[in-house]
Amino acid sequence: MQVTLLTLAEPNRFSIVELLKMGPKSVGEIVQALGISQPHVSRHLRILSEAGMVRSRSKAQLRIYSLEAGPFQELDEWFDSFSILWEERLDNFEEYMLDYKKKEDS
Amino acid sequence: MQVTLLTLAEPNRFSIVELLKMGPKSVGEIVQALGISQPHVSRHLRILSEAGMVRSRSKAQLRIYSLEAGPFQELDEWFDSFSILWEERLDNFEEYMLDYKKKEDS
DNA sequence: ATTGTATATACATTGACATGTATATACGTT
DNA sequence: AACGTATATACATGTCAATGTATATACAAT
Repeated sequence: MQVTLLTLAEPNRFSIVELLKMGPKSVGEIVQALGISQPHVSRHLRILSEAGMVRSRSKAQLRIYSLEAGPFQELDEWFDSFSILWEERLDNFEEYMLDYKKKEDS
Repeated sequence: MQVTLLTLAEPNRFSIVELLKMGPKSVGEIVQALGISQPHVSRHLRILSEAGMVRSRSKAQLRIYSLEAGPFQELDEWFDSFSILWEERLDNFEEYMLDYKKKEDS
């Protein structure tokens, strides 16, 4: 999870991921779409690959990259667990002060 | 969104966030729970604060930090948009090859 | 075999950021 | 006012990772 976050935090890789969300793309297509140098795209793809976020398949000299579900699903679930934040009714600060008072009393 | 990811990518801040998910905490409580030096906790909290991910309220000398929903909700929605990855039936690679063939023909 | 196209790797340089440590500020208590 | 506790800031240092650039590999076509 840590690795996935770190990998996504880099803006170019974020862009690559958003592009691949549309569907698989070859390296050249990514280079053209994003205007990043080819070596850098390859390097970012390598990092994404090592993070398990993409896979590549060969078609002649082309390498077609596509997203892998796993890490995204994992983070999706993690962020879901924060939904208490915007669904919770009782203000957390009030709750904290209640606990605080309790400790003072004891 | 970029900022939120970058902020979360740092392991100590990730830990702080997980801790605050349990409820508001003072700086001292965070220091004790995570075993990070106080200046570093304060600094990480500052970064989290600037990212809009936490807010603090004062109780005497204490600063009580709590999570702010916004950025988490935003990322939750973003990751939701990837659910096509694990719900999609048609293999994306096949799809790509179909498009590829189409371009060759034209 | 030679050439062209597509992609990957290697390496040096730079910049950003986490960490360690010292110190400042804020507030309460006596 | 003086001291203790809680928290924030400042600054120097080291590390890691992104970038620029050159080059290597893989495959296809002629």
